[in-house]
Amino acid sequence: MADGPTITTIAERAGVSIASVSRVLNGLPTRQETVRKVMAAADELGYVRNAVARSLKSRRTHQVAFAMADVGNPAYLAMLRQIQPVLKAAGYRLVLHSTDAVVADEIDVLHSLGERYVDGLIMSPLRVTDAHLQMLAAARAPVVIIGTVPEGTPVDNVRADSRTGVKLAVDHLHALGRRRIALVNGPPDTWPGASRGAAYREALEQLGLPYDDDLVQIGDFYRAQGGRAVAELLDRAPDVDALMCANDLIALGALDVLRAAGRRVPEDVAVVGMDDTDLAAASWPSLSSVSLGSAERGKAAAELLLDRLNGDDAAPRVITVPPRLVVRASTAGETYGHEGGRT
Amino acid sequence: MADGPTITTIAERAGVSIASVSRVLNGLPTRQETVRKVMAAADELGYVRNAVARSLKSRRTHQVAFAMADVGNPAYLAMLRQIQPVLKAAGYRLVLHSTDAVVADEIDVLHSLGERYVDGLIMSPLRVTDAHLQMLAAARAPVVIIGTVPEGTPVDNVRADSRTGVKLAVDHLHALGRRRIALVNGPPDTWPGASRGAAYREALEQLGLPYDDDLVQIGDFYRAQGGRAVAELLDRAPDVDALMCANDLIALGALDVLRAAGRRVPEDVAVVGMDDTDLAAASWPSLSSVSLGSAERGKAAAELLLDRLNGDDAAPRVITVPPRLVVRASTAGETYGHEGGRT
DNA sequence: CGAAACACGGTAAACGTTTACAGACATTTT
DNA sequence: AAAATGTCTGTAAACGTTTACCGTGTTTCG
Repeated sequence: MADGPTITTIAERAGVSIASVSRVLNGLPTRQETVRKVMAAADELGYVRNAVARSLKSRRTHQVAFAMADVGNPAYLAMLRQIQPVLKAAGYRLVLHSTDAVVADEIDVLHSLGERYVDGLIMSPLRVTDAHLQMLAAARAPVVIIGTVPEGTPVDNVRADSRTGVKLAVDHLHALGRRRIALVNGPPDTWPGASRGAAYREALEQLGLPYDDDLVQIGDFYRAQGGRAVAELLDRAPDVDALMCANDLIALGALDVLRAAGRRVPEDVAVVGMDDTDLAAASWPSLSSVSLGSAERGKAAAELLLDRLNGDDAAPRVITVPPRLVVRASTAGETYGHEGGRT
Repeated sequence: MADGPTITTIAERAGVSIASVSRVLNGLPTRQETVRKVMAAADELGYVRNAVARSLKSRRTHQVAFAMADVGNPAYLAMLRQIQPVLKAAGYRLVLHSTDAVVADEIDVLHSLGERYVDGLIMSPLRVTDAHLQMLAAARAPVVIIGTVPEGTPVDNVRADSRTGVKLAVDHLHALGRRRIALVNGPPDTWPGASRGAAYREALEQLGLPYDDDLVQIGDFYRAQGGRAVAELLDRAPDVDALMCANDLIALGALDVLRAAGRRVPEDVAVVGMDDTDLAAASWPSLSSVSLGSAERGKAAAELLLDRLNGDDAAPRVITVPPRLVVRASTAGETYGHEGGRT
């Protein structure tokens, strides 16, 4: 790990000035002979450009940060998987921040943009507070938010459409003849929780179904809690014939509990999840799920940010990615295999 | 996004020299009055230290890179999830590289250490080639490899123990009375593929079971291919009564195909996966799986690297993480729910 | 053949920090 | 009262690049 060669070392060895070395290395027009000498010296010394010095002078780090709550969450993971290759192709490295949905951590990340260790930031906050908005207004580098920010916030914004997503699912269940459609939601003080709750209510209304408090159960966004929530729900409203779950993990919990309670899926109770994660296809019965386009949102965010990094300074843009219902065995029933291993 | 304040700006405003500003900002002993003036100026200006300039001078970036084949792979994800918080707690940022298991990309990453944009690297290569070893020998920053490198390679090394892992699984299947135990493996030219193949053979031998070529099927490490492999296997060896799958995705494919073929799991065919990913618990029937301790390996690697960054220059270390068999419905049978929704 | 145009490469400043060194002043010691 | 000590702060160099500017030597043209 001895100190590596610098352009000064090369300059001495090649018998030219550091300016010439730099020019050659950057492909600026230079006499053939000089190019040859410099290249030879660089090769012999195993020279590699120092990215830090380069960044200092050029004011470009070729790094972009992505900040989300938790890599373990498949929705964020899907974003990450799209963001990474887009950035890589454009020559940017990816700095990953996991904030555990702690607001202070997110604010920290925004603040740290001032350190200028990245050229831009993609952030997917669970909820957007006033502190967020303040920091966003003063951000020292371009930011793209995956989520929803108020009109007038000076950042690009890639949105999911939970409302339509929930409607797709509820309409689907209704079309299957279900009339006692329950909602198993996450905390209503998160953005997803709130919007999905409202969308459920709206969807019922449009279908002319009554809204029944007994059919709404709140837990968190995880499997065990989801299961517990469904257990309570079954107690309170035993005639439920469909579950709209606010994410796939909750739905998985629901499947566990329904199975234990002897309810058949989908014959007795149809189940729809949300986010269309890998788990949905892996579960048994496989889970119908509403994709909110995490992957597409990640890709769109990365592309928006790249535009900004290339100097685009048009007004902030808003992109909304349409949801998609993926029908599988937990609502369709008649497709391959729901009879299980009993042929 | 106007040019932010620098220590020069602060120095002017506070009426002191930049050296004093730097000293105050770094908490070096300074007169109270000066501290006050500098702090006031810094606050008013909303000053944030420039990380790039800092790194250039101090030769420390406080960044660490993690390079693996694919974030989508749950095993790597488990590592990442452990690595991230350890680094964060130590004040390091995480730069993520996804190499798609392309050797040239991995070499690139090693080469790029010369750019000095990170202080160290954790890498989990699918296979270790001569090119890797050369680069490792000349690496310009501390490297920890998650995987297996030959004796004498000058890097720390965190290993899984596939051999014991496979043995655990095969022994388990044998103890359940299975005698026609097949292996569904990935490509034998990858390290996992090769070692799991060898370990399977060895485990059979120790149990006094014959090795039967018909019982070994090779695909890749993904679900669809895994399914296809199992279909072929069932054709060739219809009397198979247990499947040892080289990872969970293959095992999921196996479950699909077994179900379609009308074989009951685990009554007719027991199935064991490997890596113990989230999918194993989510599938139906839930999947017994051998954990190779991805999470533990990630954590160990991060800690090893931090030691190096703190100046530890002892001889290269090797840590081996023991595997663990997690028994679920796909081999245990009698536990909750394997009767499916038929109560 | 002298001037103008040009190609090339060297000198030096800049990016924003940290830090060795020395100077200025106040305080203590002899 | 002079010398010695100590505390604080300013000057300047350094980290490794990029790049504006200028000088030199060659070519081209009137």
